[in-house]
Amino acid sequence: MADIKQWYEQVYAIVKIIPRGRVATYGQIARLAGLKSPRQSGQALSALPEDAGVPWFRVINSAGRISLHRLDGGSLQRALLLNEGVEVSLSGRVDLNRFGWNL
DNA sequence: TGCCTGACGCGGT
DNA sequence: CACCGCGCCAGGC
Repeated sequence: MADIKQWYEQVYAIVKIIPRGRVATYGQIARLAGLKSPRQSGQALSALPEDAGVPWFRVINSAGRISLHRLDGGSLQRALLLNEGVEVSLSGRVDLNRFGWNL
């Protein structure tokens, strides 16, 4: 844990508290974690090991769309979300008004 | 030290 | 709804 950037842990902590069946945006995570830019959220997750026990699939961009990355073209994330009741269109779109994480 | 890249966000067309 | 451009910041080389 020592070689992991301090704020990465901060991001993971926030992602872990996202309720099951809900999704949060990168910007939202960044804000809650006190980061300077939403980009950092993605950067932290990109360095996240698959078996870290962090529900990274509940994080999407502000447009309510699943972002593509190196470990998954979007199909896996879509399947995981559908599995917990979140409606995701074929193109990877989610209705934030219904599944977004609001407090 | 400097340049390039990336799981972003937002406003405009 | 799709596409485009710009601003933003940390990391890797």
